[in-house]
Amino acid sequence: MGRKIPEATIRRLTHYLRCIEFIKEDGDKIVQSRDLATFCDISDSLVRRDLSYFGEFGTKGVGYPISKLEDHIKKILGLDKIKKTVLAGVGNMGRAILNFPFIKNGFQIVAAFDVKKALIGNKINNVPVFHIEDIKEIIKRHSVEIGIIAVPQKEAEEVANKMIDGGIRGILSFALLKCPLKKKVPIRYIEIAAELEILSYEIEKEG
Amino acid sequence: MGRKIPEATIRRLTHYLRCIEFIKEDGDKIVQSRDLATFCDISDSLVRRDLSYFGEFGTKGVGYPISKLEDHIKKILGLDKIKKTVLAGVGNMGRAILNFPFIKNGFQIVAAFDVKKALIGNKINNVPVFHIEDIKEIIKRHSVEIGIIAVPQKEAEEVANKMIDGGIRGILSFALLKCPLKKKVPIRYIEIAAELEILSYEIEKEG
DNA sequence: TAGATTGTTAATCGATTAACAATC
DNA sequence: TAGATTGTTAATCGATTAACAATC
Repeated sequence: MGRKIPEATIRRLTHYLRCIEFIKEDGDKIVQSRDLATFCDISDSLVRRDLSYFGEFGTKGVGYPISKLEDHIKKILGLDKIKKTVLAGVGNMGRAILNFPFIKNGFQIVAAFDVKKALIGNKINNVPVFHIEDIKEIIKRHSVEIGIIAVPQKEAEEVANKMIDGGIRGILSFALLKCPLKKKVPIRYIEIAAELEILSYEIEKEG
Repeated sequence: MGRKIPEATIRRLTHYLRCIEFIKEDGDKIVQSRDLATFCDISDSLVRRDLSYFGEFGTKGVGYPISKLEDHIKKILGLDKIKKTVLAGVGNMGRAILNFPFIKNGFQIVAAFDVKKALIGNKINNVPVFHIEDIKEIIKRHSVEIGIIAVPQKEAEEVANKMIDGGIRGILSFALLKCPLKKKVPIRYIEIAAELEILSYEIEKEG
């Protein structure tokens, strides 16, 4: 129960959740470290190590009660309360985001933003689209915690700073934010090109 | 110059490429490990360590010649030759993929696939759309190396196996492929929900 | 040459694994 | 109880860092 928790552990917690979602469909009540390990293609002792950072959730000789484990992992990840989210950029990627059922994961997209007049005032998958100029005020008014950036590269940094002005607490971005931002908040990236490049390396390596 | 190269090193090579793309605009001819380190927010010795796995590209007392370094990194990643790519799934995510300029990264999308009659026969961003039933044959005919899966979860595994039947060498998937596939090929995932969940954890941690 | 940065080694740090006592 | 799996510790493994010799 040390204090510093590896990021790899946090990522695996999300994979354990995915596993739990699948096996809940089978109606099972218990899951064992070996089940989670097989699903994630890792060792069972790593599963137990990961979970033990946060407490004792299992029963010796039996396993982990599924719904209790699920609740605990969600609590650890802060998913026990719905997180209000906004989306900047209503292009194809933005539309894809709006049509994913992220609410199942605990993320409610309360508003989307763009600069295109034709989009503003519409609703997409029940999410209203506003002009990007309003983003700061709407983040403030609704206490939005997470901002997703799906605008073109050259607008991304300005949008990030507008989100930060509004008091956003974390950013998920499809575009690289290379300048120093007004305030330090957690930022994560979706790097599709990088993943393709790593895949290319792995293919070449295989010969 | 050991043999086992950390995946983290490979990922950072892609970040070095991004850095090089930016600084090439400034017309510089030399980049130093410190420049790359600052861009990537890591230590300069890690940059040199990463590069030294693959040879000696720099000049002591001076730095790395930018275009030589770029060529070497691209070669390492297998990006010196254009990689033919197909896309399965022409929904919003698929369209977003088709409209990204991945050709700049060395990936040429030669065909897209879907099951919707209305889409088949069209071109999107100059990429022809075929019925998913044709994917195996087209992968074979064009020696396509990479497949991108952007279809709904429940169709993803079938599509993956069709790609493998065609002889695909690597897969980038937006959907989780949990079953054992017909043949082992490198698979990478874009996990948007997981990234949001990790972000949630980081936000909660900050208090 | 003097000043600089690379390439590399050894030391450090951190994450995973193996093993097993605890216990249901 | 006997059989099983968890939780945890110590050992191992691997990646990062600091430092500096090499050298442009």
